[in-house]
Amino acid sequence: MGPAILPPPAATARQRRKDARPAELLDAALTLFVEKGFAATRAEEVAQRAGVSKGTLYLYYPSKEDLFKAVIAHNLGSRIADTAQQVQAWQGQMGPLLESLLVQWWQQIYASPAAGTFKIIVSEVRNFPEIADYYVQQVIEPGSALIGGIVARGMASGEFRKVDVESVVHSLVLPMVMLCVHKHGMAACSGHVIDGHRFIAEHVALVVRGLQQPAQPPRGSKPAPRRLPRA
Amino acid sequence: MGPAILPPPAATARQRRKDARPAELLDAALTLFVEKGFAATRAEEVAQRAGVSKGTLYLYYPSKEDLFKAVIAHNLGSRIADTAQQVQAWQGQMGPLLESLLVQWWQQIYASPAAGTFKIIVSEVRNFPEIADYYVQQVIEPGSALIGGIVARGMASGEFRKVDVESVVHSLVLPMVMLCVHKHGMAACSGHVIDGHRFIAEHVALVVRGLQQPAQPPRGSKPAPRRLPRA
Amino acid sequence: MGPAILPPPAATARQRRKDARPAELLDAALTLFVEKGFAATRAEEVAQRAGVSKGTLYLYYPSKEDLFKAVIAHNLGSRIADTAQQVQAWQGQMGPLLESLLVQWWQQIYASPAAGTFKIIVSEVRNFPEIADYYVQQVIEPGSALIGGIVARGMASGEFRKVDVESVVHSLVLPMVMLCVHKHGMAACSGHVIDGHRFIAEHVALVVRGLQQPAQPPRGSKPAPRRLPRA
Amino acid sequence: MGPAILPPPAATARQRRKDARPAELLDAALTLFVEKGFAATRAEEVAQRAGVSKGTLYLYYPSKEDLFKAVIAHNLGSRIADTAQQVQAWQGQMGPLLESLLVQWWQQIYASPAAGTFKIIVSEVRNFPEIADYYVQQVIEPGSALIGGIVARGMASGEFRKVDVESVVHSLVLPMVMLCVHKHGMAACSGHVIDGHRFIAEHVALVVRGLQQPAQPPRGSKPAPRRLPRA
DNA sequence: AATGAATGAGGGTTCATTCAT
DNA sequence: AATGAATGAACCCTCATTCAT
Repeated sequence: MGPAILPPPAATARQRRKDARPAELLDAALTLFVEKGFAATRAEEVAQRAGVSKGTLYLYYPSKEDLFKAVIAHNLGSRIADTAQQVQAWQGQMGPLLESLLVQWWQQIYASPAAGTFKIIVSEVRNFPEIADYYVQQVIEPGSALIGGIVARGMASGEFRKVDVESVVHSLVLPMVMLCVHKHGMAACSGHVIDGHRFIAEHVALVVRGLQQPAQPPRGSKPAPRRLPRA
Repeated sequence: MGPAILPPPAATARQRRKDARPAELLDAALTLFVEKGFAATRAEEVAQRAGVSKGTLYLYYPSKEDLFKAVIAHNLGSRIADTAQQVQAWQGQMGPLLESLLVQWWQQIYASPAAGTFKIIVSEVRNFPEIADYYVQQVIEPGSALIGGIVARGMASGEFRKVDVESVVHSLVLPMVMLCVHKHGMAACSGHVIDGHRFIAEHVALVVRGLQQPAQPPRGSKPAPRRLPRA
Repeated sequence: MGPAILPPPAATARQRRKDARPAELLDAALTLFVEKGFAATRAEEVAQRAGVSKGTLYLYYPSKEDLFKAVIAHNLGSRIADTAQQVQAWQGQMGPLLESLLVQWWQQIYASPAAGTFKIIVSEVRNFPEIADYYVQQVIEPGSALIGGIVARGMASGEFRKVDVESVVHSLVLPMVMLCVHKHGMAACSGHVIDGHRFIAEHVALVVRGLQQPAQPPRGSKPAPRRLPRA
Repeated sequence: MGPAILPPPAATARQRRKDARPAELLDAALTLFVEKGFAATRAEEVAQRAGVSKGTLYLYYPSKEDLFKAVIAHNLGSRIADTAQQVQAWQGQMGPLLESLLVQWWQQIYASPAAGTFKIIVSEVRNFPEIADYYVQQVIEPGSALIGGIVARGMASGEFRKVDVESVVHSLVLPMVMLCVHKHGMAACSGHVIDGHRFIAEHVALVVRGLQQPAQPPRGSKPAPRRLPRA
């Protein structure tokens, strides 16, 4: 047998480093893509921020474009499936479910790197149409199904008025996405900051209230017919 | 009599061309900036799309960056002041005012080039912090004041519940801004399209309903007739 | 016969202008070429400085390069022939002739546009070799012949020591040219100005003195041995 | 024994190349700037002449203008201080010192790349006023002090006539500077070449002779009357 | 594996020149 | 004749990518 002690528990520090590389690069890239956009971010900057050299970046990702796609993929893994199950199990009313679910959910996303991901998707989809499909499939569809499902259940049970489900989903979700985009855009470079946590809670409550049946319209009172104004 | 001695209509074909140029360039630039982003748009592309040569672009705007700022300025001239006067004059209830006003206003914006402007602002603010201030000043502040004012009047008169005005403004507006962004982002390159006009109408109605006092459960109360302001 | 009074003494102001154009353009061009060099001077600047439009410049000179050559030609017409005749007629000693001639001559040149011409020739010959021949022919050759002739006469008469005529000519002339170059170069943008008038007078006197026979070396006095230091 | 374990001589071919680059680039740039001037020289030409690609040039100098300044700085490092010491130590007469010193010194300069530097300084100062100060400080002032010092010593000791020291310095130096300029201007593109080495020697000798006291003019010799010709 | 020197295509900008008015 | 809008070749500089070490 060769010397027992050699090789030393070699390459540990380095090894650990090496394993972490892809994630470090992705983080660095995310930050920069969010801040400056894809085209305005230089590959070398990403490498620098990740503490490696330009060449190393290309060891892990064959091109800047591949790096970009990897960033998207890495930050879009939705845990919607888990949530969906919890929802299934829920027995109470849909209003409170909606409120608690969206508020919690959003608080997680808003604080996480995913928030930035929304911004780059919004900014860059048209240059990378592949990510559109991916995003629709991974985020929009399951998300819409989940929330839309709750709304539909509420309508079915009489808790909610009859409304267009898709519109309601958008009413609920679009401001949340917009807030993420705002956080990494306007809010990051001007005094115009929005208190996202407070707003979302109020927003969801407001919409849910708008959804709910009027408080037991006492006998015979039927709600005023809503005719839409023509613009 | 022969032609008068007066100088010709002063509008030679050339002159007419020259006067139209800035707007043509701005339009071309807007389209491309919205589509590809600032950094990924080549100055020559803009020129080409406007039907002129690269050099001509620089006759009108001293740099690509200046062109960009001009695009923003050109598309952000808010006509909020006009609207504000109409609002002052309104005598009826705030709910209908809000609906009619926002629906008309936003459907216009949504269909106009201004919708694209939201996308580039969102995508590029961090690279052009000056536009943040400009946007806050030109759009956010007057817009918030206008809408917030209506909400506050509704609360004061008892028509609306007591809520945080700023939050309501955001509830109303953020989804619509996001809709514009979506239109020029995701929707432009995937099947995921939202019917904006419908959504806007439904969204505003939903939020307004959420704002309103629970329908006076007392006897015989009939809701105020909803008369519509003409924009 | 047509109307006698018409056309009026037309186009006088304009005509005068038009006749003066070429010279005005050449002056403007000279100034700018001297200041910034040929390549760094824009055709439009020249036009502007001459008070006409870019297009007009091209009416008079078919290209920037032609303009340049015209500038040189315009400012290099030497009046050496005249001077040469005067010199022929001179009867006295050559030393004083040299002094008075060069000082007067140089004072004229130094103050005139010709001084600037030296600078551009120096700076641009290698890009316009044609002007080299022209300059040699128009300036160097007649100038050298004139001055060299005087030196040679002085040597022949015993007034001057036997020396290399060409070297002496250069000793006399190079500082004068250099002073012109300096005036329009270094001196124009730093405090380092040379009082040309004073210098030239002293310089010529010094050189002439160096040329003169030692004042009758009295018998037996032998000059100090000249040993050279090693550097 | 096999090769030592020590890291290789640290001078890989690559490294050696890299170290040499700045000087190679500077040399190429000097040649071209002297030949064509700053504005007419393309950055790529410089790179090509140095055997590298356009991009590489920018790895070493951040802009063409910086390259230009580096060329000046690199070629203007005066070794005047060294010379000054030698001069201090000299015990003999100033005439011979001046001759030997200037001849050797200037013949060196004349033959070296520094000669070209004079040409570009002359041609480009007005576009780069900073170099004026640098040149005055690095070259003119120490040079004048050195030569002027010698002249002054000669005057103090009675070896030289009383004259204006600054003028003499100019008489000595200006023709030599002009010679350098000529070498890289006119002489480089026409038959009009000056034998620089010969001229320098003769020029200095001539001026020194002009400086020296007349060899004891024996009594009764009266100077020729100086009558002035009118030009 | 990691580095960073080198490359060169690409894009912003300038400006000599043309030409319709 | 005079103008100045328009053109597009040319040039400076950047940066994604390669590759010798």
